[in-house]
Amino acid sequence: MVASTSPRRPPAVDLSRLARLCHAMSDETRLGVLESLRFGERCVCDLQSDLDVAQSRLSFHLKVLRDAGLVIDRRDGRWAYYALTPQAIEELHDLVVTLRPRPGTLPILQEGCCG
Amino acid sequence: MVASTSPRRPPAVDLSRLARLCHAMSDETRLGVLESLRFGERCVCDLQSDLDVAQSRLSFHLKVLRDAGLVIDRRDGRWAYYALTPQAIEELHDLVVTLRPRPGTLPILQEGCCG
DNA sequence: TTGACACATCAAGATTCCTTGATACATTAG
DNA sequence: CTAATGTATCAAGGAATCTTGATGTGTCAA
Repeated sequence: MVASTSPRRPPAVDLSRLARLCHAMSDETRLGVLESLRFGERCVCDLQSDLDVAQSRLSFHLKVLRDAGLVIDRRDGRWAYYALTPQAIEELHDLVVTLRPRPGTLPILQEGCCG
Repeated sequence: MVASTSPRRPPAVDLSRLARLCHAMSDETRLGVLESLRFGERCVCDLQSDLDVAQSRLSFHLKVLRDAGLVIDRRDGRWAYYALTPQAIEELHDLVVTLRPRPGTLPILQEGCCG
């Protein structure tokens, strides 16, 4: 048995991972992509007409989403298909849940400050 | 009774609101603040020592969080206390849930593309 | 009243991010 | 083989964001 490292509090969030995910989701174009992908895979040319954005711009944002692990791509001939990475959305969901204030603990007001 | 506007799909996400929230959460310092506030209100000076950041930097990030509606502040004498805005975290939670792929719809692969 | 303190705001520079247009690459059609 | 197509990448400029140090403002203590 290993000595526990003072588990007084619930597990800390991986802030840098969360920051990364949130950054990837902090742009409307990218969120539009994610929304388009909710119902399944789409090819880039479809996304392009869904969102009405220039090709190189879309490609740029797809890369950001890919790098954050929010989407995966698949090649088929000259087309590229993108799909949500379900785990990443779940991961984000879990992280947000972790940040959620726990019932009962929120309204604690400090009486004094700094000692 | 008003004509419904083709409700074939679940309600769309408010992308600009979500982008705003995500942007506010896309920085590690700000996430650190949110994490510190999970268990209740804290004054700025406490946050400063929690996070070990310069005062003006903390103040900048608190403003970003305030502007996004993620935290509220309260003044008492020369101290300022910050607390999470529970609704905002819930809002974020809801938006993320909305983006979550629905069971069964995800693995749809396109057979062809662009017609 | 004066000085110390807590915090916010500002200005300037550094950095990161986004957009656009050009170009490169692979694949398919002719 | 050649031309057209779908997509990625690159370079350059502009915009947004972050950091730092200085200054401003309100509040409390002496």
